[in-house]
Amino acid sequence: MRTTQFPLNTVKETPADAEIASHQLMIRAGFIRKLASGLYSWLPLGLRVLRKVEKITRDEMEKAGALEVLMPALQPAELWQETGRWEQYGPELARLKDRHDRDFCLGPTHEEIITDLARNELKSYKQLPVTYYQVQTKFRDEIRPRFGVMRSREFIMKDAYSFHLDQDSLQETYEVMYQAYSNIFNELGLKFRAVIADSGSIGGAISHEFHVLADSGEDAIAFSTESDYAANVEKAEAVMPSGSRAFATADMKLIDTPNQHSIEEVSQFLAVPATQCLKTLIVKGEGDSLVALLLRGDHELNKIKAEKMEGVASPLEFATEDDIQRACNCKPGSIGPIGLSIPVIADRSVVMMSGFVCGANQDGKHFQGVNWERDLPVPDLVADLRTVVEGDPSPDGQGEITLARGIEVGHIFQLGTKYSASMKAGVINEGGKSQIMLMGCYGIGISRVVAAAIEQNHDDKGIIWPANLAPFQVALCPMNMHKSERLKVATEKLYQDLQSAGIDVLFDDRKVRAGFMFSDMELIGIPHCIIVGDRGLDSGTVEYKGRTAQGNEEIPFAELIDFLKAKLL
RNA sequence: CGGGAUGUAGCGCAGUUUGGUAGCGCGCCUGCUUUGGGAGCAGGAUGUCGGGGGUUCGAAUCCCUCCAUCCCGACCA
Repeated sequence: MRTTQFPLNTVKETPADAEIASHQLMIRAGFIRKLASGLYSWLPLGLRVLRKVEKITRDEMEKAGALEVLMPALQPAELWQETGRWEQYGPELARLKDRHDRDFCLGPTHEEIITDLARNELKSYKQLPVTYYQVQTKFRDEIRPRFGVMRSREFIMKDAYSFHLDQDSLQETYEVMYQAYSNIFNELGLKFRAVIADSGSIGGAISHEFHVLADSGEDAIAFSTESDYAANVEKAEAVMPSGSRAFATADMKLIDTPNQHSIEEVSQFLAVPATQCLKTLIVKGEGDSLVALLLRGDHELNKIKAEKMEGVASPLEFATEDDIQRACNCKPGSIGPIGLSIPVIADRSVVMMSGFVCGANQDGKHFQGVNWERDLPVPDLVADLRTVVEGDPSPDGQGEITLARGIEVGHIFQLGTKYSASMKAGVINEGGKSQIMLMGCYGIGISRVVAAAIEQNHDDKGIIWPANLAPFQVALCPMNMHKSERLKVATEKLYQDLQSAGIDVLFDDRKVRAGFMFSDMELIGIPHCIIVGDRGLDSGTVEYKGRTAQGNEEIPFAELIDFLKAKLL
């Protein structure tokens, strides 16, 4: 391809409304343009990359035995009503009416549609297991679209759905898909981790997320320093601390803590570390009830863990100041477990505390030197309520937790019968009876992968594409070609030769200065650059520069093709 | 939806406090000179100052209202 026929549309200035590197670079490099909030057009250069992600994904899906289908983006409400998600999904579901006033939505995902398809097409256990996939546009009317195509309202997703007679079969396909996903992200050339995940609103029990590792990622991931354990911090278990509680060393006393509300304030005021302070949070329970949650002062409540506790409202909701006044006789900031009459759930690490500080349920007062059993009973309910922190023991018993940030680009779930049961998707089993199928579902955010790849691979000059994602493999940059007829002839020939050798080359035949050319090629992230000039023609060489290399290498003209082929392996 | 901010040429911004005929840089077009790291000179085109309403002799500027966009929270591939 020639730049005179494939305009680059690069811009020098960083767009004002782009916050993160990938968004800025995708606009500057001319990959995408915004139409409206969360809606982007892909320019020719960007689309080439998007298609590469699609192709790698498709190839691995085919290898894994999945069958490609294509389902409508516009979906009738009836199917969503069958599973109850028409009501559950909230305003993120883009709903609309057709001319006959019938309800439809723009599909944010396709469980309902594929389950409908499967219940009509799959009749016998002999057709199982089967996995369908598609690459398709999804719509989610996000409350706050941001970061360009990282979180947009319309995006491209590869979604796959598998159908099974039993759990063993589901487990087997799940493992095949897990491996296929690992292959895809390896093939894409990205640093990634598969992590244990919460299955969220899609449902099901077992679930893994695939994260591209990048400091700017929106998700935190907990790793073990010594094993393969990796989990989303939402899900990572904070295990019971080992050892035993220290003995009491002092009497409990009531002390004045005027205007000291937060743990930070109280700990500073009393010169006691936050680890010696008890945090008491009041949340809504079932119905009108309230529940107290106890945490060590330096720990943070994990909302996902908390709302799964019996008796706690889901979604989690904090008590109002009035509720607290009613239950504790004080304002937030002085709450404590002593004398509290509502149910109490303690985090595991709380029961190991001794001689601690907690609110006294009187405004402006705290207890100091509090000890379990002596001053108050150990709560009946002890559970994992907190978010893990760096240094916690790994839940698998090997090593410690360390935290990293990631961008979620893939998610696989074992759905079980969540959709097939409500939609009565069954097949005839060996015994001649109808049996509800088990399902798995597997998604990759194709357009997000493009942004995530940039987020992970860029420098101050621009994008650094992994080999398999680059819009072109090689840039061919002649120096002042318009001034030298023999250079023009030589470069045109080289361009033909590279193409004949099957090398995907972008020939910059614009009449622009050297610096301009280099800057453009670096910005759009072409991995390999060939520079040809009159000087080199005299000595029979061209120059090669890798995208991240410091200097240039001189390559004899005759060896160039072999040299590049070796680089492109 | 709650909190914060912004809206002026294709892009990045000044001008708004204190009302008085629309500016700068980049980009774009033409010509000449340059040409190994986003060139220089000369000339040129481009604006319903986000929309509507109001105050005023006069509004980008003051007031009201609507809209859009971005950042922080809940959601997610």
